[in-house]
Amino acid sequence: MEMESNFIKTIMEEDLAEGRVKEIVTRFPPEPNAYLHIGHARAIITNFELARMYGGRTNLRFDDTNPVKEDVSFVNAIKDDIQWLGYQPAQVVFGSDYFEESYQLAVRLIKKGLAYVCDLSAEEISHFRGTLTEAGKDSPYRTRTVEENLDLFTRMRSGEFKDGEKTLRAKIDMASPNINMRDPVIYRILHTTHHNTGDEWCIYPMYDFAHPLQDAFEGVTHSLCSLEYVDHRVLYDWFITHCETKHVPHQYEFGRLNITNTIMSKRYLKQLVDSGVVTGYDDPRLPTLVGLRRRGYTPEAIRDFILSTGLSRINSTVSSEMLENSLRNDLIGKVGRYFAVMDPLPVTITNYLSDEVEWLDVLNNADNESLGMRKLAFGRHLFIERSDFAMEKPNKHWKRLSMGLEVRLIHAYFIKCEEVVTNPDGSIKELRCTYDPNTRSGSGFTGRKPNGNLHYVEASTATKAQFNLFEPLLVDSDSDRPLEERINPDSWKIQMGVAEAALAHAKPGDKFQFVRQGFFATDRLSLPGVPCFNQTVELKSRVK
RNA sequence: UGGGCUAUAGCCAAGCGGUUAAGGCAUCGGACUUUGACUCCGAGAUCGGUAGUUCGAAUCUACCUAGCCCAGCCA
Repeated sequence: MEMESNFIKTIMEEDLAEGRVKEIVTRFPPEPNAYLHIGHARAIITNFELARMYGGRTNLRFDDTNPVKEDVSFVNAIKDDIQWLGYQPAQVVFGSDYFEESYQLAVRLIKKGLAYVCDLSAEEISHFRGTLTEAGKDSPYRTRTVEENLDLFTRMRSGEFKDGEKTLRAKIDMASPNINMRDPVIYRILHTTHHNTGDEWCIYPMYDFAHPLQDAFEGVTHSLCSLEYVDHRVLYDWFITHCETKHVPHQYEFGRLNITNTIMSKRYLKQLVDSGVVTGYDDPRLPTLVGLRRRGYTPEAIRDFILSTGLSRINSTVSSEMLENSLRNDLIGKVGRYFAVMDPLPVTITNYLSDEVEWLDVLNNADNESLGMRKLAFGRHLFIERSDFAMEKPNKHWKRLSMGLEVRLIHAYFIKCEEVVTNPDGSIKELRCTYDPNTRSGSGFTGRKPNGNLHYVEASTATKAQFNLFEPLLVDSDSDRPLEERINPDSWKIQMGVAEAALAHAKPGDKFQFVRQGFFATDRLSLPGVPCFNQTVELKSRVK
């Protein structure tokens, strides 16, 4: 699938056609202070796909201008995620690589009389800024001379002042209706060790100042960001203009992506992990890239989903069914179809006299023969799904087993239920069935139509297995309610069952379709001999 | 009268003055089926509202309404 038409694509094509840019250069600029989630995947995919489409390039740039919040551990995690998604940055850079250049441009601003050192405290700056409806007031330090500002800024850099004692501010317009233009702080003092530059610096540039310059240094042509930066665009352009960068990048904003019943906020994700509601950032119920990966999602499915939801200047909330649809579409032809019984009901085939099992040759995926074949056991003692049997046919749509009815065990034989053995409490203990040797799959038998097709597992060759069954972590999408009230208590259910022999040694990450149940991925905590499968997504079902 | 952004079907989203207003998801019919899966057929909107401009408007203009964002030395 290719990216469909959207406003940014249109802008790029026009820029190229009219010669405003020679090539498309984009960047993905995460702050290394959190794990990436599917919302970030949209930014990654959008930036990389757009550049690729026009033969351009995309940089990965860690936006690390705030040492108190950032950490190297996230740098590696983010690199891994991007690689997993299948993208290769043209360059991997850090905002901190440009600290010296940014500093020099701040000096240029001071020399042009467009920046000044301010002694106001954070609280005072806030008061002087005014409100949404009232203009702000000029700082008393706004009129310092260029010489004085240069001297003070140099001393800020050399560490002469304490945190918060002074800031460097752009001199723009304290009465601007756009609050971002009311003399924004562009450098603050932070005596903190930076993960990349160590103790070399004690002043750090603010995002609004650093980001446009970084874009300019890298030759970024289209700097994409989310809608909340719309109001910052004039500031972005102001810095580019007044710092006189050689290259002139432009900022374009698009809406954020939300998914129903899904937590995307950094804060809530952290809250869930810290409170132990989930097991960690790679919990399979989380929309983090590591979580989705563990759950069994594929990069192809995520890419397809992002591309199919499009891009616009609206913050959208897409139905999670759309994501699941992309997932199934990708997995369906790609993984083998195996048998697993989650809630086993013993079945004895009374007319199968041998104690030996027979091994049937079956195609792993009838729609994709390149996935090969395997052996599937059939014998006297089997398990079927408890929910696939009812004493009496409950309705005319029932396509499973009942007393006296005949069904096909897929890949094997027709069986007919002759007798039900019950426990003293009335629950069903075992089914006694007969099979018809003439109905073997592949034999060409067309004499009768079975009442349905069931999966099964042969008992003596089965492996025990754990199935992790998931439901959405949240019960609703009403973000106004407190998070604690929205947690779904049944979001992770553990089910012990059986699986066919071929699954006994599934390796972590291996993906399967369990016929009639859904797609599953072997968990990283899976044990040899007792595999553990994460439910990736259910099959779509329509019971009429 | 702070400023900015947005408004096309239940959810996304094409459309850029002349089209029966793409497509996907979801939903509902039906066919097919050794997965109640897949696949295949069929079904839905006059474009937030009003008034204009025009031979012609979802596309242009004005006004209105609704929603979202902005007062970090966060990004």
